[in-house]
Amino acid sequence: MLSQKSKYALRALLLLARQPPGEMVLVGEIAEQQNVPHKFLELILLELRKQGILFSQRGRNGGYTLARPKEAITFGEVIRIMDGPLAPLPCASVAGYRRCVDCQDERTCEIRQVMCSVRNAVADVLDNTSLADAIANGLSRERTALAS
Amino acid sequence: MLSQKSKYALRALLLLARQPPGEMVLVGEIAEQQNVPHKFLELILLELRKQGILFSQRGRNGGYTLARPKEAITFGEVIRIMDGPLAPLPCASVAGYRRCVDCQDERTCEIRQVMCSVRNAVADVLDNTSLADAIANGLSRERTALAS
DNA sequence: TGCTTTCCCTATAAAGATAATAGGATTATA
DNA sequence: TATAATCCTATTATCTTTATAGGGAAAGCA
Ligand code: FES
Ligand code: FES
Repeated sequence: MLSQKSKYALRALLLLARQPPGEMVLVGEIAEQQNVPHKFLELILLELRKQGILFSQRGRNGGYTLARPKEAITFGEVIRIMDGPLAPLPCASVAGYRRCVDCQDERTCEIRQVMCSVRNAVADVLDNTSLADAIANGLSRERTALAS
Repeated sequence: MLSQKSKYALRALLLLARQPPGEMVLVGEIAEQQNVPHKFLELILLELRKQGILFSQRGRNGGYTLARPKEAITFGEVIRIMDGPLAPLPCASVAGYRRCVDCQDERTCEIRQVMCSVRNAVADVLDNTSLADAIANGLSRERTALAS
């Protein structure tokens, strides 16, 4: 389940992606336009900046802007920052792998095998969808073909 | 994220799927073999029975057994019973659709469009993987082909 | 230099979901 | 009738998510 935090983050990023490149936008403006609690959004944007998704400037004429072109920021990257690994189970995660303490043998665990498939399917969508793709009304051509 | 409840449910079902058809197994046996809290597992199996996945018998010689052939029980069905809709957002769910109160226009919402793709990708894996598929070492042939 | 605006940072509270426990009621069998 | 099992409801404990609060630090401007 996508957290509210991820949803807010994506909404903010999509708004920024629709601005002319380099244009600074205030937290307050984003919060108001997207109906997100101001202080909560601050935390979110701060984290995105620390992870290299956003660039910020303080003081007058300050604000936030994308640190990279909107084609180079994927949903997968954003959601991983906000919510952690995409995989439904830690043992099925590539980036955030953690052993299952209560499973007897990981190599033969059927649940893990299925969840690895799920994680791959999810990552295939989210890592191949950039902010630009989503704004250009969605789904890049390859994936649309695959889904049908 | 898959809940512990779903994981326990799947472990129990896979154990039952490995028995000779019709063989009754006690909650206690499952709990012990799979290292699941007994009373917690009771709740889980009870719910699976109510949803038509399991058949049970009380009293001496009682226990649980699959209510259907293991080929006819999918991961998707089980996880929906335990955790609810597969979609990462209510607005992207087919079975459990709920409107997004804080999104301005659902039809143009880019987040929703992407999450619909995710939900389809996930459902495609989970609704096409039965207990039997998983035990037969995984992934049915069609999906393996698709994933590559 | 001081004033204002803005992001930056840490801590904590409020609410909700998940995980687990408890205790007994009911049913089937021997 | 005794026993062994599922069935059912309620409650607690723990963790996660969501949000709020209050000030600190930098950038710009007069
Ligand atoms: S090894 Fe992770 S679910 Fe079995
Ligand atoms: S409509 Fe559900 S996320 Fe926008």
